[in-house]
Amino acid sequence: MAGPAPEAREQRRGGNGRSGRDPYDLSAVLDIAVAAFNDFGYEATSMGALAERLGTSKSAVYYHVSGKEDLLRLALDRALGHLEAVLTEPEATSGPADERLRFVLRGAVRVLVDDLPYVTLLLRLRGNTQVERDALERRREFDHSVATLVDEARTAGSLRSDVDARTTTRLLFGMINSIVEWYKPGGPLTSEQLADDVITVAFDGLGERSDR
Amino acid sequence: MAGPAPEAREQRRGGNGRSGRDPYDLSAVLDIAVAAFNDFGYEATSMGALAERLGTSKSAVYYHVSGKEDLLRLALDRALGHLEAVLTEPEATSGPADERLRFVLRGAVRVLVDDLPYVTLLLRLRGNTQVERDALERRREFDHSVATLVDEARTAGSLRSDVDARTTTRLLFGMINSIVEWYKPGGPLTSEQLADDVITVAFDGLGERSDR
DNA sequence: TTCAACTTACCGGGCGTTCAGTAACTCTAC
DNA sequence: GTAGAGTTACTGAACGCCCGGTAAGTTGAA
Repeated sequence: MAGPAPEAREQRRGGNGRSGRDPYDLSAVLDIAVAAFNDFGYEATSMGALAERLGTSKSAVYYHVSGKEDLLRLALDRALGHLEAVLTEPEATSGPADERLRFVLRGAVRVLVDDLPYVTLLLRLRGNTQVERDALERRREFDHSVATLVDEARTAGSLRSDVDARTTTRLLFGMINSIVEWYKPGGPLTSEQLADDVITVAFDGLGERSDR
Repeated sequence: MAGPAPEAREQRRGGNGRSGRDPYDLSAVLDIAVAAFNDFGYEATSMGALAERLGTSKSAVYYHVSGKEDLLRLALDRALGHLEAVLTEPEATSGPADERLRFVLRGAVRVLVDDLPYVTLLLRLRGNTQVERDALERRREFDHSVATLVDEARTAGSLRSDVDARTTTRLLFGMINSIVEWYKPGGPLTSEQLADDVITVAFDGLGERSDR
């Protein structure tokens, strides 16, 4: 058998002001768990494999979290919390509908990039357990808020109305959410540039235009 | 224990000209397996649960297929085969680049809708096994062919060039692939109308335009 | 000495898979 | 027309493995 692969030992806290040996921090465990869930899928990631990635034993993981589903819940809560926060910012609640929509889309791209693994996990849920179903419900509520913005922008004449509003919203989310499948932080494309591109393509399309 | 739920018994073959009993058709087994894989996720779908959906026993399933992974392989092969077929049609190989691109995008939407569960399964792969990795490789090749078309259309001046070509292609695929997450066949939106909407939004964008 | 942070050893259960046996049916010989 | 051989399509009971989770003992810093 190969020796242990303590990839994450470097992520342990230094002095944490408490007693005991150099301990794991919960957020370090969570980061690595979420990465593993994304690599293999939540169901396909065993607690044993997860412990191996952490360079510890299964039981050590159980010292920090109450179970596998608890890890999932913590991760999803973070992703959803940050997404929902975008909707409560002032730029999302006042001003012309199309400007609010642009702000929220930019905000969604920002959260998606900043919390990439967490949002990735959220977007891949199937709804097998109650934890997953609760998260899916919160996600639906977020989507609904954005759909309302799209509707308002259409009514205000800022968006084309020859394509159904539901279809519009869904294609828009499809485009944005797909980012988790390919965006690599640290590459040549910054998150600001990415947000610009998303807004440009979404509003003006891919076609070459005679005007502007 | 509750009685059997023979949902799929109706899908058995009638007289098959051969000896033996009234059998299951392999494609009926596959249809139900793919539906279950999409509902729960491939890993989370046990052969027992699958057999229950079929109204049979686990071991009966093993009479038809060599294993769980075999079901996955058959399903992915179907989805990929139909997608790849789009690229070999005459309209995809000759004519102006932007028209070929539009044809392929329409074709992709058509396959996606016609083989919805099969393509859904394909798009959710994680690459845990060799079967999955092989399918992902074939999918990457398909994506690459479309990316080449996008490049040609840009060079020909039919597509905007202020957004990076890779980003363009990825956002385009993100939009199209998201269809599997929400499209319900038999609803008010036909697949023809959906393809029209996708082409419209992709090329002209969501914004209201002064021209046309 | 105390207590956080583990480790080793283990449990019940469900998983994918196998296999011997058998029911249901057709085909052929007479 | 029917015996019986042959084929197909299963059934039911396991198998070994690995899963998520736990109990109890150990380590090392304060």
